[in-house]
Amino acid sequence: MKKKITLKQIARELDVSISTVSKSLRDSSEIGEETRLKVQAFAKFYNYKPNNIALSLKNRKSKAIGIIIPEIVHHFFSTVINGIEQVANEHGYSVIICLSDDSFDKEVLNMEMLANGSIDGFIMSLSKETQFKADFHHITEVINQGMPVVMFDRVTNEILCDKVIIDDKSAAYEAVQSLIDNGKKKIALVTTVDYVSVGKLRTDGYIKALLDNGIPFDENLIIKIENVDTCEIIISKLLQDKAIDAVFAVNELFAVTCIKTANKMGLRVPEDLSIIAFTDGIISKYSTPTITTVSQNGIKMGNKAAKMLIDRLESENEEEENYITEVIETHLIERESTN
Amino acid sequence: MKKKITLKQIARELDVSISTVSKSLRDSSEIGEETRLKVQAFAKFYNYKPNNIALSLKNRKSKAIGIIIPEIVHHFFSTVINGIEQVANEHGYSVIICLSDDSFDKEVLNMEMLANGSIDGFIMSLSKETQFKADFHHITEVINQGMPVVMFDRVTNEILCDKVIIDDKSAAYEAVQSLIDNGKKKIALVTTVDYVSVGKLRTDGYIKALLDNGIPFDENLIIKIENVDTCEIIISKLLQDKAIDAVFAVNELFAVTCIKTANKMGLRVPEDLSIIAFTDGIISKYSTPTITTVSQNGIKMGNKAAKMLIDRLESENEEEENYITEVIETHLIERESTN
DNA sequence: CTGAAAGCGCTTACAG
DNA sequence: CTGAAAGCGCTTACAG
Repeated sequence: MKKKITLKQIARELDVSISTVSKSLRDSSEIGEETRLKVQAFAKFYNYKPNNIALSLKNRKSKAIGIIIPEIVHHFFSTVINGIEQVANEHGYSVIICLSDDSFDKEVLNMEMLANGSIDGFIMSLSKETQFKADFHHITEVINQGMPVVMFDRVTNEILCDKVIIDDKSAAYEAVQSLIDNGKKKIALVTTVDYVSVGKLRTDGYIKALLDNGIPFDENLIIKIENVDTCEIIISKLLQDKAIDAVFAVNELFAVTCIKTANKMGLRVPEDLSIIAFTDGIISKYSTPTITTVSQNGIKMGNKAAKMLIDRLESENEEEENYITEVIETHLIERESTN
Repeated sequence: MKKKITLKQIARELDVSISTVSKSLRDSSEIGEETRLKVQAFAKFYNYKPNNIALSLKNRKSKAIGIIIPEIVHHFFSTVINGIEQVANEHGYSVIICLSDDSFDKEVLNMEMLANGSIDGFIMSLSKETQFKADFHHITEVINQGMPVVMFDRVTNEILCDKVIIDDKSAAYEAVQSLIDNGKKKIALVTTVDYVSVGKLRTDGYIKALLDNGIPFDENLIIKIENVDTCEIIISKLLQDKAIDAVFAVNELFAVTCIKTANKMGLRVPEDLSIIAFTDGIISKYSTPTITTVSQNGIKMGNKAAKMLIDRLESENEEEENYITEVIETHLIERESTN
């Protein structure tokens, strides 16, 4: 067991001062070559690595990014993390991930913990409960302390900060339009409860597409699901209406449940029922039939969010507050669930 | 913009010493009640929170756990992270996640970075490349520095440390046995290349089950896949042999690809072909047919790994090196792909 | 009851 | 060319 070596120990061994060791290792020209090389050789031999914590304290920055997301087992969020990691690592930042578990309290706790010196800035997506309560004081507070925050996907207008989103409304619009273009007359919507920001926006896009095409919009064709596990009954009730020829779902879990339910009821996808879902998930690629999706491109969102945060962290003029909202383009990936 | 307040500032405002402030906030009985309450009130008002970095440096521990995993978009790993998070948070630990991307170099880099003070201990699963090279010096080094490591899932016998695994061999054995019990005569195996430890073990279990049941073991029924994206051709070649009546796959991606390929070839699952997969993933639950799996119970693995690490971190007698390997039980979840 | 001092591991402006 | 000192934000043994 050989503990990590410190500057102090090197200094003692070599009988020089700590300052001399520090400067030598940072290749300072202040130090004579002989001393410098001697110190460097010694440090290398003992595999000296500076202590990050001491550096953080000294520099008052940690070169770490905090990520707060609702859940990690959702493929979309994993994808975003991947995107963030890529860019962060390129720029010498590490990444600390905390899960809010869609709970307001955990979100607040995690943010407070990370904000106390552990990280230089946040990338986050709001928990459901936070969106429901519409209480964002913890975020305001962090921003007021001068710590930059980038929000993605589940964002809110009530906070001024950089954001990375997709245009949920127009992406939904296009998806529904494509169904209409394919001759679908009666399109149902399977969405979340309204307080989930992206669910609401996608609903708006759905409605607008219908109206723009002169299709009467029917409340009964919209179902708002709170809990994925119990949605099968609601969906099967919806599909009783045999005239429904397409379903637009705001995520792939809803979509695949529609397919399964439809199959059980003797409906074939896509012959009797076309289905499109929002997602960047993996189920769509492997379900039978595979599902046509509006791709959210989580990698790109993550890349962009990390880039925005790091830019802000490393910009000189910290005070300029020209926050921007980056909109990542989406596109329809046509698979077997539509015809 | 009001920056975070420090002990020093409180001391100055209140015209007392930093020590007095510190002690007051920690409810030290050394301090007079009046002063103590005054300081506490002031601190509360200004929302004082101690700086984690300073505490880490002072205490020489960070109360953070480092997780190094190959990939985050695999449902199994996300599940394990979830399990780790739960226990870690309960014990006041935060979690830092780094991805090795199945690359040896990234694994080494990430470990070195985290080992320099950022975390108190590691929980990790080896990257493919690390298993292939069988180079574990970075892990040995960390352990030698006195930093505990817990490995899970993809582990190695060459490192002595705590481990959390499932009994891959016997779980595979049981799965294959259940196929045999259901009258299957010709069971194929779709596995990974051998250097992936769990792939190898599952292969061993498969072979043993066959032999124990007096079924001749046939090399041609085993395919070892390096890359999921290109496995369809290999699988379809395997399934040409119409006598094959069951497939045992070491992960769900292989399994679902088998189903799709079989369907294209006019084979029905489970009527013509039974399929069982190792996984804790989500595809199995939503594919058509749903897939019978050997559940890996990632949550439980994560829970256990975190518990073992924290126990070691907080045990007094640091030197005892009675490393243990915890074996998490698995069980077969019967779904539609078997009969 | 309060505070000065030392220390965690490092950097850097300044003195010599 | 080298080193002592101050400082990042905190804690705590010790002095008064």
